[in-house]
Amino acid sequence: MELDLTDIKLLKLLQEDATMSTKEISLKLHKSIAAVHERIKKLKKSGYIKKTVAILDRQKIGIGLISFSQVFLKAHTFEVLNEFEEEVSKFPEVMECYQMAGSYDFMLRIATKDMDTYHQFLRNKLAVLPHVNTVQTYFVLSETKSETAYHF
Amino acid sequence: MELDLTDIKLLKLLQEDATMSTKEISLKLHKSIAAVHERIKKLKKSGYIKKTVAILDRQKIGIGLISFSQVFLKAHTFEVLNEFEEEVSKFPEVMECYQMAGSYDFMLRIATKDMDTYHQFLRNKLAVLPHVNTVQTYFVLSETKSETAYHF
DNA sequence: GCAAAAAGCAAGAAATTATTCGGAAGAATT
DNA sequence: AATTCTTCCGAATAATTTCTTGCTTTTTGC
Repeated sequence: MELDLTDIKLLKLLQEDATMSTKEISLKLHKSIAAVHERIKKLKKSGYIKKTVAILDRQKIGIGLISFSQVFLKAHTFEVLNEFEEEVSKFPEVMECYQMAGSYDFMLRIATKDMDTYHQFLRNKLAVLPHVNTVQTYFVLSETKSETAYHF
Repeated sequence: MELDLTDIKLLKLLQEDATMSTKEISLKLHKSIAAVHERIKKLKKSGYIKKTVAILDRQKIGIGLISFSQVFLKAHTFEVLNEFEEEVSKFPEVMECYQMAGSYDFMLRIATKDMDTYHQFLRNKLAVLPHVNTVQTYFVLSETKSETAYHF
């Protein structure tokens, strides 16, 4: 499936605010309500729109600490990488997990209540995973920008 | 404003899927439609729900490269930090910007079409910002997990 | 170059959902 | 005990979504 200019505009709008009604969007895009509706349906079905979610204020819900952890593994075979990915993904504290090119193996973004909770997570969950060699953690002092919308 | 158990369940549901109708939610939470509606309204008004957005498939929309850049500044005065934050936040390629504790100053998550686009961004936009001393970039090979929902 | 097929769109009808309102029940405060 | 405050509910209605139909435009094959 190929996107035309209207699809792109539509995706960009929904990326910023998914609460807009089909009617509002139809006015902005100069299309009919039915046309917009069909396009959205198609974009969801074809996987361009993966999901629509509410973004919460993390401080307010008690997530006070964000940290980035660089994880080095002891080995780099297919099985080791796969097992680590599988296990680390199960932790609710791990918001993001990336395999990296360069000097370390994985980068994790970890969200916890506070430093103490992070400490428990590191000692009892992350560090005890098999194949983990070392973990280097950097803590976030302040969040300047945090976007979910891509510019394309 | 304090959250009760129903609020927390509600937020957790909306974090995973914000397309659910008030009726569906009311069935899951064993409350009336009106009660759920009022709670959502209140949670939005009080800022617990910051926004609701569509999450797109980044590969499909042509965002092929994610990278993390660690930025070191030349100075660390209030003005320098502020100016850097302000300028770097304007770049659409910068999805996230965090001031860090530890050995580097800022951590950026950068989304671009490909390596060439990243290169242009680095040379023409990021590296030429005033006060930037060095930039160290790590590229993402694969995305194992990417969540927007906090577990609280 | 023309006809058939396909895709896209607007308008309206039907189904569903969001929103508002009055009032009841319970908890907290005085 | 009275009062205020909050939360909740059901019902009414306002609005929106969703689907259908028919028309127009574009594409494809001959």
